[in-house]
Amino acid sequence: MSPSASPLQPLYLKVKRHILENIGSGKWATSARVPSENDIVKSFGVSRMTANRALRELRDEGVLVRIAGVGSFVADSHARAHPLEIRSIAEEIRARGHVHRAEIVSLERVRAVAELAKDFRIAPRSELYCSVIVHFENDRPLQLEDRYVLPKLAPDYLKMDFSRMTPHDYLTTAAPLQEAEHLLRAVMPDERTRKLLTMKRDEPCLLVIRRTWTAGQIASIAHLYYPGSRYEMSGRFRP
Amino acid sequence: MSPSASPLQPLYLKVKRHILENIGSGKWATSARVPSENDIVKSFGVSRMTANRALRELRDEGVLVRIAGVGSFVADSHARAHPLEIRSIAEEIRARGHVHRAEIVSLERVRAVAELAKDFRIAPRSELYCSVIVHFENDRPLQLEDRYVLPKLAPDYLKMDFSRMTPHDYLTTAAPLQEAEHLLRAVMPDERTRKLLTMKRDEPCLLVIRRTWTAGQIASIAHLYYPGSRYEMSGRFRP
DNA sequence: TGACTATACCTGTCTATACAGCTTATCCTT
DNA sequence: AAGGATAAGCTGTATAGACAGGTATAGTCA
Repeated sequence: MSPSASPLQPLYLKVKRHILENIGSGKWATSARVPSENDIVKSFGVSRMTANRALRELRDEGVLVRIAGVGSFVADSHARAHPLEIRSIAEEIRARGHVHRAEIVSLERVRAVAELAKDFRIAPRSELYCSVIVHFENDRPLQLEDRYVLPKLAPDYLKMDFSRMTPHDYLTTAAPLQEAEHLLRAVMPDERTRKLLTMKRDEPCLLVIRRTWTAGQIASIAHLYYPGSRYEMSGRFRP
Repeated sequence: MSPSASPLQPLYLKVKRHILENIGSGKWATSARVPSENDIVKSFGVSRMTANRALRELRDEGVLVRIAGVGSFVADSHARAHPLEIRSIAEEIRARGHVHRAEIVSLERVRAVAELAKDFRIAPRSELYCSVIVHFENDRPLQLEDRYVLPKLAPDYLKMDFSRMTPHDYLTTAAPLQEAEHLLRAVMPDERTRKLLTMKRDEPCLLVIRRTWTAGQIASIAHLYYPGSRYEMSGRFRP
């Protein structure tokens, strides 16, 4: 069979996305059966190897459980709750009994530079949505959120009012969050960041780079800057 | 080609293991080129799909970096750690295939100041053991470990040779680790810390404050300073 | 010399087919 | 009715071949 009409995205990703959407929408509940490889061969017109790759990767990612001779099933998503949670900053502030407020610095479409394009696996100079938001806790700036989003996965991003709903909250409703990665660094802020967070000179930032995956591709990359003197992350756990 | 002699383990795992062994042993250093898919086809007598699967999975696992049209290379396993993992720094460095060395700055008994006494739930001015150690990765300082230990739980602490065994390793053998807490901050190092870590002026530190519990009480409090430019913590997880 | 082109090599993807091993249900025999 | 063989359906692995597109280099032309 010839490579079909739209080679814009690999076929195995199409299959993965289709399955993730059905799980995300609740159509296929936990432990429900998902189509077998041969079902996918018929319905998508792909080869079994392609169907196998989609299902195998979803199994590797913990989305599915596969039993040879039986079938593939939606995995129990509660089984492996990770202690490193990702919570909306607004929720976190409110949980401390404080007042959250957000100021939108900018919200626009931009062209992806080479590095970003590579991360998002899109062509250089493709369109990305970009938001810069300062989050306040009791009127003191606590986080500068510098975020890039894949337009395809959040088409209404630029129309949102992020002073009412954080990008994180919007994205979790718009696209099923599949995986996330945190990178933690200590850095000196540039002048813009320092001013937006009203930090003293010579005060470092805690930088959290959060990348979130949806359907096997990066949906959003956020750089979260916290004033070193006002924020710390903590985790308590048993080895 | 017929499925070869030993189907004891899948062929793609054989290939993966072979590559991992060469990286682990240091034979293939960081950013060194690894055999291309076609090289593997020739040397292992497998199909390119099998070679592709091995290399692709290693890339997905972060072991390799692959560039279409160029080749596959050993990924830069730079200094990073999981924020919720407590591993000996020595182990972490050796896992990257690098050389660990420790220099003991001081090792002595001290009297607990009020704040420390409170944490350890002991009387102020009680005795505590204190060690200050610089850990090197390939002769470059990576961590300043500033640690207080409860004498009762590690009576031999002052007699140990911590250039041979890290305090963490000793403590886990001496006292069963029950629970741990990590606090992450970005701070500017004081002059002593900056010099011991040979850091440039105006470079921040990532500070990890680790408190470990044994038998319901704090056994040890460690302040771990990392140069911001040389270290990062990362965690990848599913929500 | 500088710009363009052809080429070789690399990864990324996809197809079509095959065989193995596991599980379940069915049918047939005892 | 109990037991065993059989077939169907599933995953796991592997092969050979194909095309597309990126990248580096050598060689050619102006």
